Amino acid sequence: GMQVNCEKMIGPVPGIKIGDEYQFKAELNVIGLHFNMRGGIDYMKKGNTKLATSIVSSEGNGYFDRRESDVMVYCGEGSHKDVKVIKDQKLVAGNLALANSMKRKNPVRVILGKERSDHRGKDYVYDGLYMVDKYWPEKGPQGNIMYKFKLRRLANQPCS
Amino acid sequence: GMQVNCEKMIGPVPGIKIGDEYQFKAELNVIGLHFNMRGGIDYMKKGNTKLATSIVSSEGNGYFDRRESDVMVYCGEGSHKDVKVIKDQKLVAGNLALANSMKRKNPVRVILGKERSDHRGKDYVYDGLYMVDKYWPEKGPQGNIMYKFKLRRLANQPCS
DNA sequence: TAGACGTAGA
DNA sequence: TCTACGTCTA
Repeated sequence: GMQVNCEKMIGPVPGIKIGDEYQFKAELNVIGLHFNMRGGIDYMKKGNTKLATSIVSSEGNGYFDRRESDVMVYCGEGSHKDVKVIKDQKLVAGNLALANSMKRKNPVRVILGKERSDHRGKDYVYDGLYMVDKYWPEKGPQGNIMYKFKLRRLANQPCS
Repeated sequence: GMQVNCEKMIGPVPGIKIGDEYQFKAELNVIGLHFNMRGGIDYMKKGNTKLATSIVSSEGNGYFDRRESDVMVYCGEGSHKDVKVIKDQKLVAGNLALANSMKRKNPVRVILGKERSDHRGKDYVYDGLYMVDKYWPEKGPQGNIMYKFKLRRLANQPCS
């Protein structure tokens, strides 16, 4: 049967394993992996602190995340596309949540979005839990400040 | 069980009745009522002719469709919102398809999008088949040409 | 590439 | 109101 999960949570989502694949951001929403229908970073509030729950690293959006084995450098959100004016990214919202997740040593779910070969939409694959190792601001190609987040994948996670 | 219909067709969709309600445009897509994920007018090609299959009349988009009992005046698509320059609408794409549906006397499915009371998204209600009675260009509030389509609902359609 | 009656959240 | 790693079609 189809799994439905409405509760936003940090850490693994019951029943979801590495390699599980989905067709739409909306599906990620339904199963509870990622509730942000459009944004790449999803987060929740614990008390007064924003903490990241999941990120989507999606191909073909003008971002340039890097991945090598179990390490990923993820570009922060803000001022990149569909935006009238390119501005410096700020440590707010999702970016702040990722920074807080580092401090709190909270894991973050990672979903990889792969553009389909026919260029009609993307496939989204759950890639497991990562820890945020560090983050830093950096000048991007357009000269504006972008936050980078270095994430490291946890070992020994269940696969499909 | 959940109905899934991938085939784009003119006229009624089997199993769908007036009053049936949906939460997302994406659902309209899955059940086969309206395949245009964002656009208000969906159409298909028969030979070399574009013919309308369905329209969504959605509240809160800056359009100003009018409805009185079984008659609706629907605003054509093009150059209304999220657009850099407001231009005259043209009799192409969905607008052309509606015009052709009038000439061919083909029915058009109508879905009404109602903004939810909490302003979180819309509910979409199937309102049955309509015929296109006439269309005309008209100057809109911003001074640009907009096409208007007068549609009339067919009598004696099955309700939920 | 741009345009389309999207959708959620800050 | 605007932003957000959307999704489809022309």
